[in-house]
Amino acid sequence: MTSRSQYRQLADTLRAAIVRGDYPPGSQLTSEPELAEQYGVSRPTVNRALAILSNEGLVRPERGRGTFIHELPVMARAAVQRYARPEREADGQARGAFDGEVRRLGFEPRSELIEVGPVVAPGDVAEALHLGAEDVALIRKRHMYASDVPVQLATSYVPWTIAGGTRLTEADTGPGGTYSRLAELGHPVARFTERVTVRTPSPEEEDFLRLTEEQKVFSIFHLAFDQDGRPVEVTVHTLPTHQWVLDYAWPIDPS
Amino acid sequence: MTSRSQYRQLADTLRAAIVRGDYPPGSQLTSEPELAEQYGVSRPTVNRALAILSNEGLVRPERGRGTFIHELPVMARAAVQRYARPEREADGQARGAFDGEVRRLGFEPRSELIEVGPVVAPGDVAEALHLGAEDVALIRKRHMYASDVPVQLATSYVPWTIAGGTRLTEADTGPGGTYSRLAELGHPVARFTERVTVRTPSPEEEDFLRLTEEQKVFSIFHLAFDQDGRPVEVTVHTLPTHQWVLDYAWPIDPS
DNA sequence: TCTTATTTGTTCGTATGTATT
DNA sequence: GAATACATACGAACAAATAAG
Repeated sequence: MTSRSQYRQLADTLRAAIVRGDYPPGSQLTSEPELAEQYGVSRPTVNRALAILSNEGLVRPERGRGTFIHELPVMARAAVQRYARPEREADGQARGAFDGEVRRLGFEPRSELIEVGPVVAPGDVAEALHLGAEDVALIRKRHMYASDVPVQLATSYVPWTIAGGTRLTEADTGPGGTYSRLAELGHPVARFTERVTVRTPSPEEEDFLRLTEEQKVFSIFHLAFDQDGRPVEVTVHTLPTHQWVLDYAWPIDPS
Repeated sequence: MTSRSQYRQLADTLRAAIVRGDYPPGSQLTSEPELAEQYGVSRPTVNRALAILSNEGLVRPERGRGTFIHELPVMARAAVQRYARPEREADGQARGAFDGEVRRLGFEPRSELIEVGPVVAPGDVAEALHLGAEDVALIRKRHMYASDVPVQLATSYVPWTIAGGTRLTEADTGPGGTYSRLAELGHPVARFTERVTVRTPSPEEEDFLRLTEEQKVFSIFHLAFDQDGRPVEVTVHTLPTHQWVLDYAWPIDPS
């Protein structure tokens, strides 16, 4: 192919160099003007090549500073195991599942509770939880980090008729987390569904996850049903696609 | 807010117009030179704006012809139900699951068997199926369409020690498809795992799915285990992220 | 605090290439 | 072959963010 564009060729070259390890993770890439001269192309062409690598999550350009090699490897989210009881109760905290996922890779997990309290849930959440236009839900919004790098955003909703006045409205939900409290409240969770989509991040997600508008995120709409088949909890997870893989497992004919 | 770039603003404007329905699905968008004049920007800026919408899967630029509004809505892949027996045996064909997914939206499903026969499986497949470097697997590679629009690529592998000399090596695997044959061969499937990743398409996938290099695809690594816990089948699905959502469902503590 | 140099982000005008009609 | 349409590239310039003095 004579006609692979220059910016793609340059992107390929630089990608190979990064993967090969010529630039260690976290280090600074050669500046755009220098690359332009080295490879005999114009600066906009270099910029376009770097935009590709940026969208792939391989580098992080920062205006005024330079372009840096992204450091975090890919993490795996095990959708099924993470909701099993042993995993949740591992260290007496609700964040057991995320902790394991991150620690397994040698990083230090951290969660911040950003918001907790009664709210009117967004349309799709309200619909899933069978909430009317007036009904209120408990929101629990968390920011999650791996070694201080933001990696995930999770927002949970529980109908206020269930959660109101319980420990679910407190910062620390106690051993086993939300699902253990729901069980104590007469709503033991029996079944989950998840819907996975890929989309561009919202401005808020861009900001927290340090993404550009061209990068993509997984949006996971997680719904829990109790033994009576009543939907009792929704969590919306947002994860950069270049940072995560999703694992699922199930028996045939689960019925 | 003074500084949202022109190409992003234009992309926002055009996206809104398309979503609003100003341009019907399949219709041709105003040409780049005309848009440049209408909005008082240069042609490269228009081109950059359209690149965004192209990556989002909203439009399809075709060199020499024009830019067209993409027509297919989003399809849902129900990972759990699609492997349940009733779904598979619905019309006596192995492609029952995909058929249902597509027909449900009012489109006409079609599958083409591209390749079938013994091959040396790729590394990750061989590892999952516990195949040695010399071992051979049956490959079944399909192209899938919805109303003649390519929407999915699926490649299955079964160890040749299981599949060799059976109906699995024929074009038509018979009622109930691969899993029914595996059951008859003494390998009834008991459990599935799937690993979902998002990546840029390979050149072959670009070509078949009509994608650009910047667009993204789901890559689903699907693995089936028989009752003895032996891995008996791998299917790698490739789906454009803008065309599909993935649904999962499972009971708590599936043991 | 102010200034200046450096670095990335964006835009234009212009030109050329390639594919389609 | 000619006209049209999208794809790519260059050089120049300015904007915005950062760092260093």
